[in-house]
Amino acid sequence: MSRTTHNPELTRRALLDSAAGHIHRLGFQAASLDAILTESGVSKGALYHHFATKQELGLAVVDEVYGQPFLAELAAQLRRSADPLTDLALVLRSKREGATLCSVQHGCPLNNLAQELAGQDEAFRQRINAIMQAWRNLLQDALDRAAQAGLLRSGVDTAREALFLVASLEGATGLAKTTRDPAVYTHCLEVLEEHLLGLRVRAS
Amino acid sequence: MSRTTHNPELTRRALLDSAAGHIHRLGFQAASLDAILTESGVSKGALYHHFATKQELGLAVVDEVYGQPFLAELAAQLRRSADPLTDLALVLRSKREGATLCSVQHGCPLNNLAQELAGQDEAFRQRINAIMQAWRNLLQDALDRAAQAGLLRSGVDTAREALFLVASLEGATGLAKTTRDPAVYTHCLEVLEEHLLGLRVRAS
DNA sequence: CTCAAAACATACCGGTTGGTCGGTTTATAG
DNA sequence: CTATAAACCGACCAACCGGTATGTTTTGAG
Repeated sequence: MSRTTHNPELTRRALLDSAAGHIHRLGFQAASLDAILTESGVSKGALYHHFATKQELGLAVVDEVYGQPFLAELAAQLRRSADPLTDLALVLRSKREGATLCSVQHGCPLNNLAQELAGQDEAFRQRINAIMQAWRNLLQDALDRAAQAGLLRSGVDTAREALFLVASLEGATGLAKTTRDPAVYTHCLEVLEEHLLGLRVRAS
Repeated sequence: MSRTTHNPELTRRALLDSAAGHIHRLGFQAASLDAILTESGVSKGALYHHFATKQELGLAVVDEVYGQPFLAELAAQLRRSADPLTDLALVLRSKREGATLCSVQHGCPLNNLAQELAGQDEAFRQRINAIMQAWRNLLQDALDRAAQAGLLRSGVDTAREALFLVASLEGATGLAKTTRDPAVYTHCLEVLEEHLLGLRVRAS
């Protein structure tokens, strides 16, 4: 499998994609560079031409493979509409229905890395934290728009609710991974959806 | 630091305690046996006299250091009382107030291991899952007692709520670890407490 | 006291890891 | 064409890992 494309962008992509898969399945520390190189058909020399260390490769995976695509998709789903609260509920529903066996088995890649490395590697922690911060901000923006449209009960703290949403979502994926049971994920998201819709002004 | 106590229970304890600390800080795979042995002052021969493999040591840590004490304490906090819902809220409050800097930085040891190993090591997954199952059962029992006492709104699914509680708690510790911010943990638990008390029958 | 088994000590091993280094190939500017 | 730097190659390395083999000390039953 000689690939020697001399196309640096392609080589970089192959490395990122292969590394993303290994890291998702095994975690960062257990992911072997040799295994990544074998799978992607890239040589060790090429790897260290593109990335100075394993850590740099991992950080690039976090940003470019895990973070940005995820945030872009979420932002698209929450494009300003007349009813942001329903948009949020739909996001939960799509997550629920899109739960693959693989995603249940291996969990959320960002959450995995956060749990593995947040206590040990400050660079990783900061990158992951920045992505989760952006995530929270997207959710809070939607909640704020709902509040401004008069859709929320009074006294709802949108920042805390956004925080709680992220935490509970990560917790749900984690618990589903532990139980290996997609229904666990589904049930958690259902309760979360009910909680979310409970923020709506009471019809009376 | 020659310890050679020839007291097998003491040696075993020293190993479990030291291993628990290293695993909590670094994760199971990154925890080095040599480091554990140096810290505890136990020799490699003694280690492999008590445990056949590193995995067996880890499983014993999960059961005896992480799992059983935690479940015993929770069971004590939820001893059958007249108002189980308030008991649950008090558990959340004590967790909130007992959040140490270390626990925020390194997270819940069970959750850490679950995220690290659930996808790779079936033995670990089953042990951790059993503990979390017991955890859920304790919570659901309390909710069921509350329901039987007529304290809950109709239509509350106690099993799902118990599941949601565990997931959200783990998610909150995970997010606090990522942000390195105890306030994040506090805020999540506050919202969770409100959610819990929202299950109570409406006064009217 | 005897002696077998439990408890422990330590030198050692093969395998894997992230990372290095000298050399080669290819693209491209001049 | 030539020259230069980017892109890539792959053998090699020291460090570390979990685990083993062999031998020694202690305990406690008979």
